[in-house]
Amino acid sequence: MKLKELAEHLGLSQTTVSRALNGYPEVKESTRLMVQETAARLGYRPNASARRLATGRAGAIGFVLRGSEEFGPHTTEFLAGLSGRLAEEEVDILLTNVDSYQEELAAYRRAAASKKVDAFILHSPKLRDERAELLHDINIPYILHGRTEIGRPHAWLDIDNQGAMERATSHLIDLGHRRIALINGVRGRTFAEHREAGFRAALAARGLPVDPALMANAIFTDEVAFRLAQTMLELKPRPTAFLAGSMMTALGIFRAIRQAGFELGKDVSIIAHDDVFPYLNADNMFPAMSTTRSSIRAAGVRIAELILQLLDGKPAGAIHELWPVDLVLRQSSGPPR
Amino acid sequence: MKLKELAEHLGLSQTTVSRALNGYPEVKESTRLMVQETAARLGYRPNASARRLATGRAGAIGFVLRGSEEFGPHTTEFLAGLSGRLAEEEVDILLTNVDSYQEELAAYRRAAASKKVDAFILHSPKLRDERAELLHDINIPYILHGRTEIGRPHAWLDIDNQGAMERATSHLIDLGHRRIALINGVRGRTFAEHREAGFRAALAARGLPVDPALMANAIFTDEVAFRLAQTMLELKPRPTAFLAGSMMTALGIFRAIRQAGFELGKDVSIIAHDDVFPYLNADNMFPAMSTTRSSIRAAGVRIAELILQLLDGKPAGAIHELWPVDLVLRQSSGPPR
DNA sequence: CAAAAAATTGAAATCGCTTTGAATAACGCC
DNA sequence: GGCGTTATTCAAAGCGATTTCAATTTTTTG
Repeated sequence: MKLKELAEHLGLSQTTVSRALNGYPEVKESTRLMVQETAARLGYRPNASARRLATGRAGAIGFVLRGSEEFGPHTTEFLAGLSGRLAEEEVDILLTNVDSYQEELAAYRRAAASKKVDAFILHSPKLRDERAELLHDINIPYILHGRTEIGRPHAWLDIDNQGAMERATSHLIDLGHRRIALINGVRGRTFAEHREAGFRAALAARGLPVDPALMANAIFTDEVAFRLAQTMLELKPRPTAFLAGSMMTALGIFRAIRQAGFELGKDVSIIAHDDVFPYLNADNMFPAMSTTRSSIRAAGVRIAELILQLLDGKPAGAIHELWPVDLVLRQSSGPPR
Repeated sequence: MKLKELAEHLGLSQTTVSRALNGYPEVKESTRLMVQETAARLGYRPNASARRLATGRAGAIGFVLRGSEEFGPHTTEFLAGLSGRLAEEEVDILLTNVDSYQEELAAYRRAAASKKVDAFILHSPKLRDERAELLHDINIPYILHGRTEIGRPHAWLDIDNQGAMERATSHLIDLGHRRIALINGVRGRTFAEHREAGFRAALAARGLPVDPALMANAIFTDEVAFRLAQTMLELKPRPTAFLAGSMMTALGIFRAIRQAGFELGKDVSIIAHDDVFPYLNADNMFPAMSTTRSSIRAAGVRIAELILQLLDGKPAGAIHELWPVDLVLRQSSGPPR
């Protein structure tokens, strides 16, 4: 069923039918209703490619994944929020997987040149993100989940990682901890750097030293965290508290603490960052986990809204939101013995 | 940069340029090279919408998520494999999120009618899957990850859930367990039903009774599993072994066992199904987890290949693969005390 | 009631590519 | 050298929508 056939069936021109379906004002109300009713009854749907070609809009936004290991729980949650909101506007998400940095830049260029997407979403940016610079140069709208410093205005949404970490660290210090370990995300990512900054700021405010042996940067898996925590627990004096970059990290630390024969929340405390995964609930861990909490899914929803605004013509420089982060104290954090 | 401009720049017709770029034989080798080199140099890429309109192929396959809670680790891993392989062929993945059953069927109809995708991938099918029937009726290619019984030939790839569960259960019985609990996936899904069948078959083969109190169906989250396991551990006599439908489920059971004061792998054994998540390694859990193992990511890769075959004209009825499942024994399973 | 204005409809151009059918160029053979 | 083949190239016709511009009808107004 194509437009032409629908028009013939209705005894109208394609022009009028197209207008009626797209809600243009210059079509009589009665015909509009008639057209819409008939189209719905016959199950007519405009051919997406034809419409895209004619309008010049792709009706899709791009999301590039760097290596499939990035396709983890964080990305998933974020995408869930994003795609839910975009679907309401009939905007598609175009997923692209790349294995190397070369490929990644090429992927942006390709998608842009072939007009497959109207805009991109960049996630986990670095402090100075080349991808953002590239998109700026080839003049394609984009929004960052996170922040970067490229000296040009751009749209972004980020959570207050620095503030969150500063509060969590201060809290541990208040409880009496003096040897606090930080198992952070990979070096170079803005969120990880911001968290480290918050960590250092809190220590500095109390005049506590920064021990490099108690700081690590790694991907967020329980396995890696397990090993790192194990090593740190063998130090003398050992850390009495851990700050974990993610819930997966926290699971690994949990395991290391137990295996070393320490009691969680008593001998060793943990505060982890919780992106609110529906299948991994901090409240239901044992012991319940103290967290800095911010729903990454909610961020996805909001970014969808912001990108729609961007495509509606709102200037990129006018789009930015910094979300505060909750500090939720539960049983995994307490005073040291 | 569009085809017309490129053609003018080259002093050739659009026809020839198009053919040269798409590798048609009726263009002189020297011109082909010249055209390809120039196109690459100028960064020309055909407009995707235009090409799709002209060829009638969408260059994308559809993947519908039922409710965002389905957007979990399993889906993620699968998609990672799928999209990696499809990207090599420049085929996109179109993700759609739906919240209700109504919406879901509508989503298939919409995507099909608007020609946004060439084929669909169905996952977690039910024993008799209406989605498959719908796609069959509207005559759109599709492949199932899993199996269903709709009385018509269709393409599928599945793992041997029944066999895996039967072996795992038999092994526990061999170790001496008599009270074995099964925390399975949601009722109605083929994979969950197959696993239950395997479980029952193993028990029946030894003449052991099936205790409904030791069987549960639920989503794969540690929280839910924790509660279910907790309840079961209060039974008298309590189960001495658990079979877990997923690693998340296993984490919840771990927690319940520890909280109840039992020792893992000694007082209570676990064998879990492991879909091989890179961030949750059975080998590195404490104690290391015994599993039935099959990489869901590898399945995604393979399904990508199968769907390409399907689009190439291979009959759906000729496409099906049943993968065997490894049984990997580690420390979480042992003889009962 | 005629003229002007507003509302409604339609024919045809357009988006950027692929592909058909025709035209031209190059080649092989006697 | 002439002619039938074969190899290359091109002009133009789609693909299925949107949109411009013009035409027609209806309504308003003097």
